[in-house]
Amino acid sequence: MVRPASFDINGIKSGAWSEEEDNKLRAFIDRFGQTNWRQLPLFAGLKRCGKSCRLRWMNYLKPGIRRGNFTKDEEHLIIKLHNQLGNKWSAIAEQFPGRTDNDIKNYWHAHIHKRKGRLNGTCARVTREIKTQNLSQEELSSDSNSSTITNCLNQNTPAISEAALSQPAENIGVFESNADSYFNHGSFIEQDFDGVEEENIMSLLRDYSDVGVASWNLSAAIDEQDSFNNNFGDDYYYGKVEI
DNA sequence: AACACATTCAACCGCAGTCCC
DNA sequence: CGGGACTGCGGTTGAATGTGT
Repeated sequence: MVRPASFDINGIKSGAWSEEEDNKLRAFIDRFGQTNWRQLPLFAGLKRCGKSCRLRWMNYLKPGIRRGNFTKDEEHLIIKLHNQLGNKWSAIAEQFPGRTDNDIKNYWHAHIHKRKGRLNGTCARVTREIKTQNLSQEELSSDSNSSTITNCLNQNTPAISEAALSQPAENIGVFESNADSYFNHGSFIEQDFDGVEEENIMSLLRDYSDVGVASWNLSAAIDEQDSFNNNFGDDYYYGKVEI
C-alpha cells in the first residue's frame, strides 16, 4: 500500500521508503536529534526532501508509535473530541499517546465519517415514520423518544407513505435516541437499513423532490463527564432533520 | 480462477503560522 | 515592518490489499 519510488529532476526521491532509508533516518535522529529538517537529509545521506523525512519520522519511525486497530473506547473519544474540536487532528491526537494525527484522520474518514453518513439517513427515515404515526411535537421531544424510535424499527414499519411525503415542507422536529443502542449493540443501523426499503425511500424522495430533504445533520452531544469516566451508557445522540 | 469494486493507509501537496534576519 | 526560510497541519491521492461476484 505504498507509492512506487520515483526521482525528480534534482535526484530527490519520493514514494515508498526502503528499509535502508529508514535505518539511515533513524540512526541520524538517534544520534543528533530532530534538528533542521531541511538540512537533515543532506547530512544523513538521504536523497529525500526534509518534509518527507519529517513525515516519515513523525508518522512511522518515531519511537512509541502505536499501530493496529482502534478500540471502541478510542473510537468514542475520537467522536467526542471531533465534536468539540472539529478537524483539528493534531489536537485530537494529543489525547492518544502513540497515535499520530494522520492515523486518526485516516480512521475518521475510513470508519466513523462513513457510518455517520448512514446514521443521517436513519434519522430521516425514523423521523418520517414518527410523523406518519401522527405523534405530536411534545411526544417527539419527550423522554420516551428512545423507545419510540426503537419501536418504529422493531415493528418493521412500512416504508414512508405517499401521503406523508406530500405534507408541506416544515421542520419536523428534533429527536434524541440513546446512543447506547448504536454503540453497544450495533444493531441500530443494521436493523434499519434494509437495502430494498432504503431504495424505496430514496425513490419516493426523488419522486417528491419538492418536499425532499433540504438538509440532514447530526451531531453527537456526549456527556463529557461520563465520557471521561469511560461510561457511555448515558450519552445521547441528537439528530435534527429538516424537510 | 478471474475480474471488479471497495477499503486501507503511507505519502504527497498546498497553505498558514512562526521565526529570524 | 517586510520577506524568505522553515515547520506543522489538514486535505487528498493512489497503489496495495481485501472482498464480493
